Amino acid sequence: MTARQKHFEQHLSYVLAAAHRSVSQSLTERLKKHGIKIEAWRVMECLDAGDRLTMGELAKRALVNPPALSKLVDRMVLDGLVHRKVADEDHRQVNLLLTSLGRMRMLQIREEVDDQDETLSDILDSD
Amino acid sequence: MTARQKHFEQHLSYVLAAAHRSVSQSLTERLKKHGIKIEAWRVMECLDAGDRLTMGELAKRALVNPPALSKLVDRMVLDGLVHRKVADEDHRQVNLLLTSLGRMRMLQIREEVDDQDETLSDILDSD
DNA sequence: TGAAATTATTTTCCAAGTCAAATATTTTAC
DNA sequence: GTAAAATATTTGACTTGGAAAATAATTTCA
Repeated sequence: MTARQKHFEQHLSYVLAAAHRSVSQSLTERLKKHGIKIEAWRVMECLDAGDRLTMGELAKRALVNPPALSKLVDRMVLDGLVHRKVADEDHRQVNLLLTSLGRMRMLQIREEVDDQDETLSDILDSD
Repeated sequence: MTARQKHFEQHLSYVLAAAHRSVSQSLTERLKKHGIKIEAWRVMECLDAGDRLTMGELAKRALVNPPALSKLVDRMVLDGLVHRKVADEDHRQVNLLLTSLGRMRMLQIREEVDDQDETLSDILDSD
């Protein structure tokens, strides 16, 4: 059977890239007033949700590669949002912890993200 | 009415980022044997599909910001995949054109992407 | 036990992206 | 017609990301 020729804009990778780009851009714009990047927000949410996360676990959940995470965490430590602690059981591992400033900032940012999500859901529902 | 509390992994921006990351990673892996990045493939497909695209139009369709596109095109010119031509009507604009090498390479790469798309569609259909 | 293999994280070096400014051209409005 | 505003693209300075190597700790197993 002959498949109907696809326009390349219909490829899954294109559709996902376009959707991701659009949502990321508007969220990035909103997060600017909080002085934070999307990835840093994801890191903070992961730390709030998960228990005693190591850098490795965090990298998977926050969707950031290990070297990029390591550098992102350096910046977040400078900003006082998180701090590193060598894991008790395995000294190769590092547990990352939210500071109280970090937790406070996360809660503020969460409202912003929830708000954007509602806005987008409304738009999508009426498609 | 009280909304049920969302886990942050259910946020649209997270779901999209995860999906995009996963699809991009596997496609990037496939494109390695062709020595090309996803964005460069998108540029070539846009050029093949669209008529006399300017850098500005191309930036929108290929999902790349203008400065990044300008630099990406520099590299693609070095690789002999495309060439720039000042637009006839408006000399501020630049039309980008596929070379015959570029077109040939695009066709090969398209097969790879079509193949990945079918694989992924099959997986998604049986979800 | 202790040398070799494995694992977790970070670092280094380089490639690629961003924001804002620079350049070049065209359009607008007197 | 021409000065000012607007538009398209590129450049430059700086930041961030990736692959592979380096470091540090743990596990394996003879």
